[in-house]
Amino acid sequence: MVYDFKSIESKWQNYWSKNKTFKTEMDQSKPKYYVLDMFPYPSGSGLHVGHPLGYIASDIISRFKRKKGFNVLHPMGFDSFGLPAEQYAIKTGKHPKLTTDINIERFKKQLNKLGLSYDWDREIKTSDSSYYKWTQWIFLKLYNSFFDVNENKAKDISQLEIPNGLNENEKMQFIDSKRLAYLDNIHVNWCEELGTVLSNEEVIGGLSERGGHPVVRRPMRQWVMRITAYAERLLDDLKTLDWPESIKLSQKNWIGKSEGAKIRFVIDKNAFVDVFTTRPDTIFGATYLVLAPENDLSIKLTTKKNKSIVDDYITKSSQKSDLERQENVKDKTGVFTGSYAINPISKEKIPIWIADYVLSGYGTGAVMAVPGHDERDYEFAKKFNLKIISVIHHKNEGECYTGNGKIINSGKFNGLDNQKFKKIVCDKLRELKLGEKTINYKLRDWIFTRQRYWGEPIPIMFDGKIKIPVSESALPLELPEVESFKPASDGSSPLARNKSWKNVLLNGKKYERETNTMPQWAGSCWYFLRFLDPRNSKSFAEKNKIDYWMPVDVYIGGAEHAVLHLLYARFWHKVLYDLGHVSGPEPFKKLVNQGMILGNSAFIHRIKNTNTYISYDLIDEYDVQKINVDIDLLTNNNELNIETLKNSDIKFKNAEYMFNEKFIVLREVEKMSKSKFNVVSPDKICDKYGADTLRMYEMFLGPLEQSKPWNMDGITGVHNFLKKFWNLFHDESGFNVLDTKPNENSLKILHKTIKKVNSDIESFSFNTCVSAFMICVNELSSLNEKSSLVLRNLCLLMSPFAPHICEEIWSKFGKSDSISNQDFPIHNESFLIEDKFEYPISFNGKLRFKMIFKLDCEYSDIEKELSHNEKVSSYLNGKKIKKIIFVKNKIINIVF
RNA sequence: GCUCGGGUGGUGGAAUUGGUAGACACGUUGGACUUAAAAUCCAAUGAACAGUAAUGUUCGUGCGGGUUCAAGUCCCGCCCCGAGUACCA
Repeated sequence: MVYDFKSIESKWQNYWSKNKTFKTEMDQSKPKYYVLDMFPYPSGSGLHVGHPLGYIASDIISRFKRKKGFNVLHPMGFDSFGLPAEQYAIKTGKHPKLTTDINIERFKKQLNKLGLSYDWDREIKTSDSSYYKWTQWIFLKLYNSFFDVNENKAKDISQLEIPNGLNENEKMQFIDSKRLAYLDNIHVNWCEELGTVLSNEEVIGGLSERGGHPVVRRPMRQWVMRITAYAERLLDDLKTLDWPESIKLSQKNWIGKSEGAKIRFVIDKNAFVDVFTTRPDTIFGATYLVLAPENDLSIKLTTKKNKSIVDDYITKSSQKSDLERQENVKDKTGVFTGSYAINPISKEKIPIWIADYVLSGYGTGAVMAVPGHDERDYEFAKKFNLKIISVIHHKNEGECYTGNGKIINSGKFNGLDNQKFKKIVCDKLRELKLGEKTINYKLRDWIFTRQRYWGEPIPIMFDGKIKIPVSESALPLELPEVESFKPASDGSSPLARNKSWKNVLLNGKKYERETNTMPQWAGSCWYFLRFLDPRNSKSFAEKNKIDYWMPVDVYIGGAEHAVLHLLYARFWHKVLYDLGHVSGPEPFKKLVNQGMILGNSAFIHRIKNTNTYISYDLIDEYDVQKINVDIDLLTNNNELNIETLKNSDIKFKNAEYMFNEKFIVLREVEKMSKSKFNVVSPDKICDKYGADTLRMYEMFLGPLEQSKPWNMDGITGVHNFLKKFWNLFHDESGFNVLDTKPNENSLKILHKTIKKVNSDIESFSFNTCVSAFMICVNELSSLNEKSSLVLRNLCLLMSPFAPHICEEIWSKFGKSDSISNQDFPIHNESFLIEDKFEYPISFNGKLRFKMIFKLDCEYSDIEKELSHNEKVSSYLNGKKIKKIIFVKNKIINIVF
C-alpha cells in the first residue's frame, strides 16, 4: 500500500480545523504550558523555508507537552503594522490594510499546510483597532506613571510627591518630567529616505536597519519612553532567565552598566563642567576637558576670540551622519573653547576643548581627558599637542597605558595601588562636594514616535502646550484615512495632513491631536498577553487568565531580536507588573533561538560596460560585475538555461551570452530574500514530498540554533524513511499489524528510542531525535516486527514530528480518539539492560582481542577468564597486570 | 579593536560531557530487479600500507605543546571562519 501523503495530509488538516482539535481553554486541573513563536510580519513574499524552522520546533514541543499531560497554549498572530506595507502603499497607492490582509491570508494558508497545531481562535493582528486599542491603553498607563526611585518601581502619577512652592505651570512641568512616556526635544536619528525618526536600536552602522538608508542626527520633538529607569532591573533579572548566554550577553552589553565617578571641574563662580569617568584613579593625569559638540555648555563656555571656529565646528559636526563620524574614528577633530577649568584634586588649571569623539548622549556629554591612560585621549593629545602625563607606573614611558599599577606623579598619593586609589578619590570628591561614585548606563531612553502612517496613533491631544490624554472610554483612537501615505520632508506625519482628524472640538474647546504614530515594536511588546484573552473588550486580558498562563514557558524566534523586541517587551512587562496588571516581572521564561536558513544564491556575470553575460568559468580575463539570478532558472546545480533566462526579464532578452558548452553560474550562500532571487518556498516541497517530510527534514538538517544554507540533497533520505515507517504498518493489501508477542530485540530498540526521544525533545535536540527514529525503523523492519504493541508506541512517539502520517496510522488501529490526545510513551528501564557485553581490550595500543563478560562479573571472574586464555594471563607480554579499569560497567583498559 | 560562538570524512552532522571517533543521512562505487531508464532493495565507503582473502598495522577531530592508563572533549600558546558590537570615557 502506497504512502499517499497528499490525501492523508489534507484529510487530517481538515479534520483538525473542523474539530478544533487544538482549541485551548483554561483548565485548573492541568499544569499549563505556554509555547510561543515570535509572530511574523506578514511580508508580501510569503513564507520561505526559513520561517517554518522555528514554527516546526515549537509545534513539536506543543504536541509533545500535550501528550505529557500539559494544557498547552500555542497561538499565532501577525505583527501587521510596519514599514514594508507602507512603502508598498506609497508606491502603488493601495491601502496598507488591503495588502496586509491579503498577505496574512497567504501566510495562514502556508502555515496550515505544515500541519501546525495552533489555536486559530486566538489569532490576533496588531493593526486591528480591537488590538491596538489596548496598545494605546498601555501607552496611557506609561504616560500616567512615574518611576519611584526609592521603591525602584513604577507608580501611578497621582502618587508623585510634588515639591512645595511651585506654580501651576511649574507643577505641570515637574510632573511631565517624571512620566514614563514623555515628550522631549532631543537629538534623534533622522532617516531622510524613510521620512522618519529611528530608535538607536534601529540604526546599524549609521544606516537604517530596514532598507539601509543613511541616518543623521537632528533635534526634534519626540515621545520618549523612560526605559533607562529600568536599566538596573532589566540587567539584574537576566540572571533569572533561561535564555541563551549570548542573548543575555548582548542585552547586558546594550544596557552597558559601568561604575565610576561623576567629577565637577569648576570654571568660575557661575560655571562648571561635570564629567563621568570610570577611571577616577587617573585624575592627576587629566590634562584637559572635552565637551561633545551638542553639549549646551559648548557655546556657553566659548570665549569671544574662539567663537567663530567653534560655531563652525559645531555646525559641521551636526551635518555629519553617524556613518561619517564612524569612518573617521582614527582621525580626531576638535577645537579649543578658550576657557579653562580647575581639576578638583590636583587644583591644576586645564583647557576645555570641543570634539565629536565625545558623545552627547552618554554620561554628561563631557569627559576629563587622560591621554596617558586612554587611547582616544592619547590620539587627540598627540594631534593637538596637549600635555600627556603618566600617573600609573608602566614600562613603556611616553606611551598610552590602560592597565593597572602603582600610582605615580600624583603628589602625596604616589605609590598607592590604582584600584585602592579609586576609592580614595571618590571619598575625597564627596568631602569637597565636587563629585561622587556613580553608575552609568549605555542604554538611552527609547524614542517612541515615527512620522509615519501605518502605525498606532498616539492617544494624546494638545491644548497649546498642555497635553490631554484621550480618555479610556474613547479608545481605540482609530487610524484615520489619508490622501497620501507619503511622509513629509519636514518631519511631520501623513496624519497631520488630515485636518478634520487632527483638529478636535471637545466640549466647545479646540484641541490638536498628536499626529505621530508608534514604532513597529509597540504592538509586539505585549501581544503574548493578548493571546490569553484575545476577544476581551473590557480589559487587555482578564487577570485570572494572566495568572494561569503567564509566563511564556518557551519562546522561539530568531536571534535578530536579541536587543530590540526582547528588551522593549521586558520593559513594558515590568511596568505592567509594577502597576499590578500582570503577575510576574518577566514575560519569557525560556528563550530558544532558531538559526537562520540561508539561501544558495546564483550569480551570473556581466562584462562591465557591455551587455554581454559570461559563463563563470571564463571570467578570469574580464572585468565583470555580479548579478543575482533566480535560482528557479537553473537546470541543475550550477547550470543556466539561457532560453528561460531570456524569457524571464527584458534586460536579458537582447543580451549577448558567452560560454563553452554550458553556461555556468556562481553559487554563494546569502540571507534568503526576495530581492536576491534565492527564496525557496515550502509550498513546492509540500507538494512534492509532503509536510511531514518537510517537518522532519528541517529538523534533521542540524541543530536548531545553528544557521545553515538550505539544500535539498538529503530530503529523499527523510522521505524514504517515512515510506519505510509507513511500510512497517502496511503491506501490499493494506494495514497489517498483528497482536503477536513482540520480539525481545524490538522491545529493546523501542524503549531505547523512547528514552532518547524524551530527553532529546526536552533539550531541543530534534536532529538527533530524527536519527533515533531512523535507527528504530530500520531495526524494526529488519526484524520484520508486526506486533501492534511495539508499532502503536512507535506511532505515538513520532506523532509530534510527523503528525499527519501518525494520525492516519493511529486511526487504523481502530481507536476513535485523535492521536493528539494520547499520552506519550514512557520507557521501561528493564528493557535497556544489557546482560552481556563484548569489549575489545587494548594493551598499550599493541594487542587487541575481544572478550565476553557478564554485566555483573567480578574482578575475580575476569582473572579466571584471563588465566584460561593461553595467550593472556595475569602476566601479559611478560608484564604483570596491575589493574583493570572499569567505567560504567565496561572494561576500558588494563594497566600494567 | 573588543565580546561571544565555531573548526570532526567528499557533504550535512553524531559522540552518554574524559572512555571503541565518524551514529544517522546524503553522495560515490559495486550488485539485484528491468529490453532500458526511473524508482526500489542489498553491500562497501576516514586515509595510508601489507595480504588472494578473512584480517592486520600505522596515521587521523584547524596547528604546536602539556596533563592523563585514556583527550574531539581538560590546560597553555597560535591560525582560520562566523556572529554581535563599535570613539560608551
